Amino acid sequence: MDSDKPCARDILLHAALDMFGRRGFDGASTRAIAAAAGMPMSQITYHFGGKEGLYLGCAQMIAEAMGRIIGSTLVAVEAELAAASAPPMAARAGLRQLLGAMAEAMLDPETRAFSRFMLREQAEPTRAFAIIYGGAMGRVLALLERLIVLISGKDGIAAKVEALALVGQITVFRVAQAGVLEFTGWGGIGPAEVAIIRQTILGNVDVICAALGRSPDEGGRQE
Amino acid sequence: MDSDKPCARDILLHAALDMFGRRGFDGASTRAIAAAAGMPMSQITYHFGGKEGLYLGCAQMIAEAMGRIIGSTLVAVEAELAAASAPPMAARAGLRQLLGAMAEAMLDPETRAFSRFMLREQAEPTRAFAIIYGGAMGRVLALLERLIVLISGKDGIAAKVEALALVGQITVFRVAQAGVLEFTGWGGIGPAEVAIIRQTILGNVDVICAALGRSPDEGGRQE
DNA sequence: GTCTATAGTCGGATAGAC
DNA sequence: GTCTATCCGACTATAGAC
Repeated sequence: MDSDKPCARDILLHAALDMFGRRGFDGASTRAIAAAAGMPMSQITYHFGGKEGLYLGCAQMIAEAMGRIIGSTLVAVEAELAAASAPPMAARAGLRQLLGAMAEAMLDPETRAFSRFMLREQAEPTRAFAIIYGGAMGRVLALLERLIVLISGKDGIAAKVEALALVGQITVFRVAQAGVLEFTGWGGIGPAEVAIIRQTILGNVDVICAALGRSPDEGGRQE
Repeated sequence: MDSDKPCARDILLHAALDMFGRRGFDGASTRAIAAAAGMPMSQITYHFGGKEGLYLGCAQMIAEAMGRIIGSTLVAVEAELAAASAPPMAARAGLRQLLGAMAEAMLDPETRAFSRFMLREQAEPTRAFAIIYGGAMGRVLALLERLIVLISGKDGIAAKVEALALVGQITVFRVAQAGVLEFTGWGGIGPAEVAIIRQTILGNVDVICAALGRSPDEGGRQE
């Protein structure tokens, strides 16, 4: 919000993000955060006014970082969409591009800490959730919806649900991490694993898109 | 594990599951849990030996309850599969049946508390995770994998990743609840919402299955 | 700006009456 | 088995030296 010096403030934010993500707001003590940052606890009071200010600062940091990570893809897809002569075709390419970028964002070690923090906010939202959602998250979902509407002609709510289902195919690998590793036998999720995930999901997206395109007003069938 | 009387032990477990799910292990105080259960804190010591024992008791409770909720569908699908003359066809029906049951499990208010608890264990597993995974979760994933292998002929790891992606389409509506409600404008996820979710997901499953069946050795294509 | 020292609160565990 | 009373440690916040 102010300057961009490699300040003690930033060290504190990084340590806090990690601790809050791992242990939650109550579980992470200001003492432990300050110790991890290599400075006394009172620095938190000085820079953020208290524990809650530090927490909200983390949310702000996540919103900004997510914008940096996915923002370029976001504007690229939006631009291609605006310039396209055949929007449905461009939308399919855009959908692949956007979901592929989201899958690859899992490789960024920074985003692991984000996930943990955001997950807690999803389950029990505080003021921090609005900060995060108001950043890149809301924009990604809105663009996904727009793409799906263009591809399928589904109405608003159906397109939204479809968008969330697609996102779920990716996020599950972050969110259910312990289960994923146990089930697959993987030691972690690195480039090789993301390649498999990406290929599987984009394959699914392709066939879903094809089916959506074929039957514009009714994507599924009932039991 | 022992008897099934409507004991104070069970009241304590229910209150604890809710508190631990909402606030996490550190955030939930034994005082608050005991107060919600309407009994003094020392009852926790008496019945569970301490806070950690109570926490593990919750995990045990979740594993048993999940077995009760999804177990019948699990054995039904397994039985139909064993008796089927055309396994790939039976597998497709079984996949629809299993995922449909999982989607509808979201309607059970009890499972909301489970989700919150399990989510924390997924992000930062403790000994409780093994208890939960060793229950219904592992069996569901194993069956999903088997079904997908039958349908697609994919090899082990590809089938596992596909299974997880399918599960993700459902779980995202629980896990990213705050984002889902904000994005859709829903006030909550009730029967009407689950019907939409279920229809969308089963529609996706159908087209994915059809595509998997057509190209047994290669489900996706690369960028 | 950065640190140390301290105040005040709340947590989990336990002892012991009933 | 169930309750009350108490101990001790850990926490956040703050005052004030440098």
